[in-house]
Amino acid sequence: MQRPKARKPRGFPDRSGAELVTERLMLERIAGVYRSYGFAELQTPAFEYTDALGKFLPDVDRPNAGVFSLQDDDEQWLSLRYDLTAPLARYVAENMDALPRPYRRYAVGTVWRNEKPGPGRFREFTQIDADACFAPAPHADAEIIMMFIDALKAAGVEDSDVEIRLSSRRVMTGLLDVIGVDPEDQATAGTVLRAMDKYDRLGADGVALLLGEGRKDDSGDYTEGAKLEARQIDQVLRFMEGSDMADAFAGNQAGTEGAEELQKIVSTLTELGYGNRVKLDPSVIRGLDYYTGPVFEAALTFDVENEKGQVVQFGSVGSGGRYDGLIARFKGQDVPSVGCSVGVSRLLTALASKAAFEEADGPVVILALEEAEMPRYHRMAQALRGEGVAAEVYLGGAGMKAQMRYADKRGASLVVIVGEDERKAGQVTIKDLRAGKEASQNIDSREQWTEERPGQETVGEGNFVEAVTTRLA
RNA sequence: GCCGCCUUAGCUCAGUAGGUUAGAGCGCUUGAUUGUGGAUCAAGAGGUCCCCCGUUCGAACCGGGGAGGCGGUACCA
Repeated sequence: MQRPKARKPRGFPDRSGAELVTERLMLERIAGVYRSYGFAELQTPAFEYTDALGKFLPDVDRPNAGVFSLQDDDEQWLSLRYDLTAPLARYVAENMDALPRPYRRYAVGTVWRNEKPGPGRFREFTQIDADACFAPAPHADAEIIMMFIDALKAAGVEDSDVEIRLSSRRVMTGLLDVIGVDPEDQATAGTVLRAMDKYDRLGADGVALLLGEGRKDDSGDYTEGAKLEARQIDQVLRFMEGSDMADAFAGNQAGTEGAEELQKIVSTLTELGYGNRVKLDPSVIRGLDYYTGPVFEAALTFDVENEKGQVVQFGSVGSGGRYDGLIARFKGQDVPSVGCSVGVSRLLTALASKAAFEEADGPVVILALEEAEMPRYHRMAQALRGEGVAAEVYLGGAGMKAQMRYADKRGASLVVIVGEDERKAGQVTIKDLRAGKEASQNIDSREQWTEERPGQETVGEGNFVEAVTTRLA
C-alpha cells in the first residue's frame, strides 16, 4: 500500500506556541487603535467571485496567475481573496445606499497569494486593514497615516525601527507627462515606475539601466528596460534625487496638485507630532493599477536575518494609499477612498529575527501515580482551574519518571505529586520545575543530584491550592 | 518564469580520487535512582546516502533527467 508522505505545501506555514500568542496580541492591539479612531470591524468571506476581485486575465476566460481559483458547481470562477481591499470595494458597491458616508471599517483576516514564497513571504498570511471610503484627500490620508503609525507602534515596532515612506501616484503622472511618456501607455509607464521602485536596492546606475536598454543582474537574470532616451533618464533620476517634488513641475497640473496634496499631508502630520516618522520618497510606487493618489509604505530600518544568520531582502511590513477608482469598477462612479494594511505575518517574522518570542509557562501537571486515585487527581485539577490556574492530569499509563519528563517538555512550571505516601499522610508534594532547572546549573555529580530535591515542598492536602497559587504568583 | 547553491539518521553535518559492516554531535529510548524532569556516566534504537535512467564486475560517490529545499532576480493587488 502506498502511504502518503506527511508534508506541508510550501509557503503555507504551520504555526504554534508563542508566535500565535504574540500574533493574537498584536492583532488585538492594532484593532484597538483602529477602533479608537472610530473604525468598526467588517468580516467578509475568504472566497469572492473572480470578476469581483478584478482578476481575470485580459481577454481570456481564466483567472490570473497569482490567485488561487476554482470553479463552482455552476461553472463560475471563485478566487481566494489576495487582500482585504478588493472585498471591501465589492462590499461598498453592493451596499452603497445603506452605508454612512464616510464609511470607515477595519478588517482582519487571512489572505492567499499563489506565487513563489520567499523569506518572510508566504502564500497564506494575515493582514489587518483599515479603510475610509467616501473620504477625500488630503485630510483622510493624513488621518490614515497617523493611525497606521499608531498601529505599528501598538504592534510593538519601536519608532527607530520603522520609517514611513510617502509618495503620490499623481506626482508620478506629472513626472511622466513632463518627461514625455504618456501616463496612459501602460507598458512604458509601468516599466518606468517599476524601475523607480528599485531605486533603494539598485541605486541610480541600476535604475538608469532599467529606464534605458535593460539590466542583467548578478544572478544572471535579464530585465527588459523602458528604452527611454538619455535626456529622459536624466530627468527621472534628477527628480528622484531632488528634495522638493513640487520643483519639477512647472505648470503641470497633475504633478503640481499631487505635490501640494503631499505637502498638506506632511504639514498636518508634522503639526500632530508625526513629522519625524514620515519621509517623502519618490521610489515608493506600490500597486500600479490600483492607487490614484498618495501612497505609502512602512520599511524596517534594521537587518532581517534568516535562521542561518544571513541578512535577507525584506519587503515592507505594511502599506497603504488612496484608491479613488476601485469602487468605480462596479458602479461607474469614483468613490474617494484611502486605507492602510499591516502585514502581520511578515511583521512577526521580522520581529522574531530581532528577538525570540518568550514561551509562556505550560500548565501545572498533576501526576497520575495510582490508577484507583484518578478521580482524586481530577478533583485537584478542578480546584486549581477554579482559581484560574491552568492544570492537567497526566493521561496514559507511564511511570513517574516518564511523567516528569512529560511535564518538563510541556514547559510546566509546577508538578503536583500525590502517591501512596502522600495520600496516606493526607499530604501533597509540589515540585517547582523552574527552581530545579536553576539549581541544575550548579550540580555536576550524581550524588548531589539524587540527594537534592530543589524547589520541592510538601503541604497538607487542604492547603495545596493556596501553595500552588503562591508559588505561581 | 530566469539564475545560482544545496539534498547522507528526528536535527546539524562529516565521509571515501567508485569496493563489501556509512559515521559524529545533538535529540530520542533504556539503565545507574524498585517514587522524581533538567547536570553526569553507560548502553540501545534509528538510514531506499532525494527519485529515475545510464556507465561499471561493483554507484551514496561518475553522467543524464526529474523532484524538493534555500537564496537572488522578475512579478507582486
